[in-house]
Amino acid sequence: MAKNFPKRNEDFSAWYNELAIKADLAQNSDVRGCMIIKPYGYSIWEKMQAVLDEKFKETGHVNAYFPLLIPKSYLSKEAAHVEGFAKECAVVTHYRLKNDEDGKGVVVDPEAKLEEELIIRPTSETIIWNTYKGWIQSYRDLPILVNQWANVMRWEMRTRLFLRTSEFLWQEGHTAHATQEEAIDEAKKMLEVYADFTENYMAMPVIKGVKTANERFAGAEETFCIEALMQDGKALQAGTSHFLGQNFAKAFDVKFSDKDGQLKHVWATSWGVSTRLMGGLIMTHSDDEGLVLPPKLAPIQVVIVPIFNNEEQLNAILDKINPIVTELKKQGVRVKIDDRDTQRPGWKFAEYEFKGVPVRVAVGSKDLENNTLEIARRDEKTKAVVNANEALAYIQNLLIEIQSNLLQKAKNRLQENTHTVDSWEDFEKTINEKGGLVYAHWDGSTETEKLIKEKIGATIRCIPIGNPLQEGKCILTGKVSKQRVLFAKAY
RNA sequence: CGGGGUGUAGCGUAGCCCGGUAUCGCGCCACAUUUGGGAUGUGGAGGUCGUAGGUUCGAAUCCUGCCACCCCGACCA
Repeated sequence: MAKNFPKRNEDFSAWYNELAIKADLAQNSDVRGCMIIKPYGYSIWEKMQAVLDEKFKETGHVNAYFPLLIPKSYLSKEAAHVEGFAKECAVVTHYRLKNDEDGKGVVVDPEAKLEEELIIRPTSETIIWNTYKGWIQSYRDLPILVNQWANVMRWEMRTRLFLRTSEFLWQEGHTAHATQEEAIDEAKKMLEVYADFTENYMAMPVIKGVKTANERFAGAEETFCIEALMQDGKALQAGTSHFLGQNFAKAFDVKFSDKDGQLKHVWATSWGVSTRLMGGLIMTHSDDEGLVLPPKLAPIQVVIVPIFNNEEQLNAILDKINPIVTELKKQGVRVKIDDRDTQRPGWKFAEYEFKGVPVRVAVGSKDLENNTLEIARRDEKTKAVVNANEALAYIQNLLIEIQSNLLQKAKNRLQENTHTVDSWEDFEKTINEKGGLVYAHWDGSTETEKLIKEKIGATIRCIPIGNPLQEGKCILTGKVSKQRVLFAKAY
């Protein structure tokens, strides 16, 4: 299987795609631009969901669910928002099918046309704000801190497994606050939650920043984001958190009586991460042998492969490892024993490597004689023969070690691929030849930003939070610049 | 929506120019030998050749319509 698997640096796209399919994460579906997430891939997503959900709860949020279909009129209430999403919406126009009279099978019944079309949500701001209107009267009703786990649909022209699919799974938090400060704090807080998650669970370091006006979410006053760097030198927007100001409150007429007796519009935020994170996970750690999963998110952390010729041998091996397995499970380690006799050991080794299982334990007759286990780590592809009595502690340490090693390697790569340039020539050369993240001066205008994008395809990923102010000249126009901003080619 | 291309077994393909009932590899099934890094041998199953029509004694092959998908551009979490 792995023999025809493309190498990472030759054609990164092909490599990525093959990997996602062969590691059993997902497959393309017959439905345009939609993917099928397979059980193994979905179990990783579930793990991500569980961790994020707990973090949301810790920060005071609760879950709710809103409808998939949004009346067209809702969408048009916030001008910038429609503008941003209008071009990629799937629309429900009819509610009934019938058998075709000419025998062409099932057709849409023209009689069943909807009075008002329904939009399949590209995001839920509008329907949620239409609902919040009924929930909010007083400052005592605030804040509202609600999250929703859902699917959304954006009719993208070009799709790619996990990174950009027509339908994707995500969470979207929608909060309402009495004051501007509180809303801004909320947006920033959730950005921190995301950054903490990507670094400490996905082992994917990110740059936290603010989007330029041009890259801002449709309807937001300020968009905060986390940007990660992939192995091919392209940036990936891994999560966003928006301060929506009073835009949606005004569009949906959501007002409350404040302590001072005044009627005021509420302040809003929204924030989300999606199955795109799965794409980030794949592109951050995987190698030519397949997926590499950080232990904290791996559905299987340790796989045990017994090597046996007959049932007697298998039983002897199982007797040996069962106490260790029981103890590992008790410690909360996710262990799997693969004692199938339908596949050979070499096949299993390759298979679990492909699926990114962090630790593999092989046990055969040699080990029974010597009271040892062969323990292999996926991240460094090294093996060690360990005394069976010490295996438990060894494996526990190894899982921790792998988690931190992956983060360290990704951090090093981020650092090595971050460049600072001062001239257009350098900029062009760096973007085109090295890739990666490039700090450069920018005059602050949207026209310049667009022109740069047109010229070499790089965009401003963000203005990093805590970015030092320093006088300089815009790399393109030579006009005055207050600070360097972060450029990259992006997914 | 513009420009280009492709539809043949679960997957990847040959055959098409020059018409005669479909090739090869992977995978799948059975048996045997194997089993510490993706085994080998033998045998076997699996096909409306995208679809509808036309030309022809005969169409995967030639012609026409339709459908689907892919690539390049505009768009994008």
